[in-house]
Amino acid sequence: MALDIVEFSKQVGVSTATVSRAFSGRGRISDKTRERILEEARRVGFTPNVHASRLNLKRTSQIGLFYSFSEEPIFDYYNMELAQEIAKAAEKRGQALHLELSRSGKSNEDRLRQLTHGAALDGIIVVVDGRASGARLLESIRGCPAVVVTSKPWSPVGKEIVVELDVFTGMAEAVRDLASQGHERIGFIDTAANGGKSAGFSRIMREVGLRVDPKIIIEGSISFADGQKAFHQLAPQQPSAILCATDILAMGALNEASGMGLRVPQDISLVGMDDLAFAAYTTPSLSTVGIPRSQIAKTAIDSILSQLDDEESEKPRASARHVIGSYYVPRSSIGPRS
Amino acid sequence: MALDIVEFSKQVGVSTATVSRAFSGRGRISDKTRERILEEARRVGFTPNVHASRLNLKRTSQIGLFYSFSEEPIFDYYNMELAQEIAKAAEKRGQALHLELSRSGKSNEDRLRQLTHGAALDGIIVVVDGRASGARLLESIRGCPAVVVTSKPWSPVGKEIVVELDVFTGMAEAVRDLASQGHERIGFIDTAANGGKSAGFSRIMREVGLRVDPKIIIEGSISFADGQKAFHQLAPQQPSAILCATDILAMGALNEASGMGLRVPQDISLVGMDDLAFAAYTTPSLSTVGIPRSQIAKTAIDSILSQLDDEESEKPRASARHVIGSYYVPRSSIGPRS
DNA sequence: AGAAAATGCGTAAACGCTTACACAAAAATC
DNA sequence: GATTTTTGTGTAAGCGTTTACGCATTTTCT
Repeated sequence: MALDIVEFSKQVGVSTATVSRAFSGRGRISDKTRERILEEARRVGFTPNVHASRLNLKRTSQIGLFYSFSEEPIFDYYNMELAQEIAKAAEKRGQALHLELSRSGKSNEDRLRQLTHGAALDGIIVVVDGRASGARLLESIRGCPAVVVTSKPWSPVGKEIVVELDVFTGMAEAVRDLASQGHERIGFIDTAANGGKSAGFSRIMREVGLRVDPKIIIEGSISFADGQKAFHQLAPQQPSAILCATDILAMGALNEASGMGLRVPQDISLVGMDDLAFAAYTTPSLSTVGIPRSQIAKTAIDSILSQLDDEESEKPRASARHVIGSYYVPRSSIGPRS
Repeated sequence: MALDIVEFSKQVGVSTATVSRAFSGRGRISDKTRERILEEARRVGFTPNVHASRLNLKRTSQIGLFYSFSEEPIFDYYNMELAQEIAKAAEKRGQALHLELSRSGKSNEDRLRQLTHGAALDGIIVVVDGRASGARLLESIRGCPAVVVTSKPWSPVGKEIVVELDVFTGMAEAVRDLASQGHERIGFIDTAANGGKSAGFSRIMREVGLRVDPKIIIEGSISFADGQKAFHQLAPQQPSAILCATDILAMGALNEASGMGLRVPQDISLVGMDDLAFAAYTTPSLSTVGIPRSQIAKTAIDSILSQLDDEESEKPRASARHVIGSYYVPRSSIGPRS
């Protein structure tokens, strides 16, 4: 605190410029001087003030992560696992993660504006669950490199990069696997989040050549308890397999199956989605649709950094769209039709 | 970018001081002027640069969160849930979370020094799993307000505040509950993390008046698979109940029980620890030891903020220790001894 | 050996805000 | 109504770095 660069440089007997060069690695400086300075800094405990530095450089090495949801803030396991991957990817590229949990109301946008316009962030990753909330948020960003992570189709609002997850590639694999094991009557427990996935499910069923029975499609659930309830409703309709739009719903279903005295997978097959770490830990372990989280994370971070580079070399910015597929993870919650 | 405070203040027809006052809320300014300035700022899109501001204020409104582990970096569900609570608590107090995943080697300490000495952080929360790694890390912090979060006894290295979780209060409740349901022969699957909990387990057993049989205590496991393996080893010794040092281990045990044809809780009772969100979602749902995560988080954040206040009012800093107890969460994985 | 190029370092002007201090105008006091 | 107090605003000196530019000194080239 007491020790600033001018004090310190005097102690070492060089100019502030030289000290700055020693720390930044930029500019011309002899190896000998650099080492002497760094050594001395360690000895007396001098560390350059990051704010002064950032004020000059206009770089912060911080990337923001925003979760923007139309409904109440959801920071669930799914998002936590994603956040973790993003943090890892950021770190690998020398960036720190600035995690911002979405707050209620429109203060969200104000906050985002403050951070991006105020130059606190080098870039921003926004995870959205739907058009409405996301688009509004994006507008408050303007010049700052941004990427939108979504699992719904998203066409750019501005110059943002979009990283889009296609949950249906993995779902299709799952349905095909079920079909190959003799299942024809496949039910679906949909999620309320993100606009639901049942339209995609129906499309896939048709593509695979299976009949879609709306009676065994349940719309809009969220929680473990919803999964239980939905399964309870569905079971009397005698599907031989049920797909669930999230792993949590599948766990609820699994639980209710056991409560109703049905064995999984002997009596009924169950598939989740998201491949949360816990999906492998249920009994029986849950077949699910895996999400290449680390790839999503890496793509997002890399996109920001390359936008930053382009900015530096004055290249024009353009929006781009990366679509990343999901994949099927077979485990023991499915089996041949009984 | 193009618009700085002096440009902007000219446009509005006031001085930079007045603009600064309008944004910061500090200093004397008439309501009318403030509103006019804020309104105009919104119109033309002016946001104060945070770095310039922080350079002056020496406050960043950012709190760092470090995980320091002696072994390989573990950022598991347990830590994720804790991190989430800390992020929430920080946000509630107007602080942003700077999440730093621990990296390999000693670059960790360098990084920490850089952030704290470089004034990038208002305070730092270090989650440690043992004395050795933590103490070394703490030494690199010096003046910056720090709190250590731990589940092992920790005596201060410097002026840090320690928030200590006592996992044994909840464990004792669990053992007492088991005892009251007729269980006497209680096994224990210990964790390898954090130095283990079996000593505490034995103490509790003795306090409750139950015999400790070392043959049904298994030391040092980590993963789901370890839980399975440990249960497999333990079952032939016929304990009527098993405590597991983490929920993950308990899930492994639950799974293996089912694999061996044992019913939980009819044939054997099972208790986990940590109360991860998922513990409620197993079949049967897992009795466990709950951790007041939000209280830990709040205590940690509040400690930092109060250290900051004390610093401002020149009060002397002193170390302090908050011990927070855990509690028993009974669910359906336990029942009377058969 | 002399000219040209490269290297190492210092000086000083930014970077964009905050705030102590000064001062005029308005409000409160007697 | 004169004096004191309070309020609102401006001036300008920081905050602690970075880096363009300039000048020696050293190295390279012919």
